[in-house]
Amino acid sequence: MTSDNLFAEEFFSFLTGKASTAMSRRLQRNLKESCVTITSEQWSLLYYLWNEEGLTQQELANLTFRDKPSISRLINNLEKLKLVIRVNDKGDRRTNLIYLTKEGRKIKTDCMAQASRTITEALDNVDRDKLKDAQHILETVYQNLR
Amino acid sequence: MTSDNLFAEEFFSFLTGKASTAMSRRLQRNLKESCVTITSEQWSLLYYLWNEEGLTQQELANLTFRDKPSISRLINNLEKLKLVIRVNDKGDRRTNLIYLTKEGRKIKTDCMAQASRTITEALDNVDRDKLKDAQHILETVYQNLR
DNA sequence: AGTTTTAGGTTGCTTATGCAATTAAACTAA
DNA sequence: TTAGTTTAATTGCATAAGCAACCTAAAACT
Repeated sequence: MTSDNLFAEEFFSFLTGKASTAMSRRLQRNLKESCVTITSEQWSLLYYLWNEEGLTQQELANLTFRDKPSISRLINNLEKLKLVIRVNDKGDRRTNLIYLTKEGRKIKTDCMAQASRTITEALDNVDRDKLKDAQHILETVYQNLR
Repeated sequence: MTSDNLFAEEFFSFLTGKASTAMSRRLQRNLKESCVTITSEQWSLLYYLWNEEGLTQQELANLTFRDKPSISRLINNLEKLKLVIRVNDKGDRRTNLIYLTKEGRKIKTDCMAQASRTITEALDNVDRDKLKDAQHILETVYQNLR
């Protein structure tokens, strides 16, 4: 019984990640509505690049908790969309430094606005103090498992 | 400033779902270690079927917050693995009722043990009362957006 | 009954994921 | 300097996801 409750109530909601799936989908929908045709996964890379350009693919992998092949292919698609470019590092020719294009920088404002809207929609009726605790727990779980 | 902190601290950890990604990966790793070769997504369908057989694909879609095509293909793969079977409903020939095979029922014990282990690993150092609040928040976010 | 609408599933297309194996550059050590 | 190891990135393979379009069976309307 305890075991079953444990699954049903404590584990399953986390495992399935329904909340974060719902957030991703809503973000993507909001972006589309504002005519920015990127996926939420692409958004998550751009998010870090808007903060700091010239990151390596390995750094992006660590930041977003994806493996290197995933980043490699995400960058491929972002390059196709002309939003970023790979610049081979002169100092260490194994690494690519990822920079935003003019277009990549330009869409930041729109994207952040839609992200902000998504937050507002998501956090309706959510207690802000408890939210902090929740984030802390998610961070602990992540640290426990990564 | 408030806006940026909002992203960095409140939103981003939710959006990326790093905790749930980490849990899924660990579950899959644990399952593999116990020689059960299913994915965490397949696990999430089986989880409901272990509780109640004869669900329709639409019901599974609602329960797991996936769309119909996703369920259709997950069932395809579970059928290939001989873990479930589709049974066309005599009463309503549009619907398939999904049942476990003997093998599908057999692996329940192992799978639940590995899920239990994954929980234990995930929730190390997590305050149980705050965990309840966190789940409640995730549920609210989900309800806000679905 | 006959037509329209709704509901359950499947297929096509594109994107994203993880793991394993590979290439090529850089570092370490003999 | 060369042999062996580590590191960054890519490629191959299989699974999974969402959206849109489709098909067929059931239900609802007239």
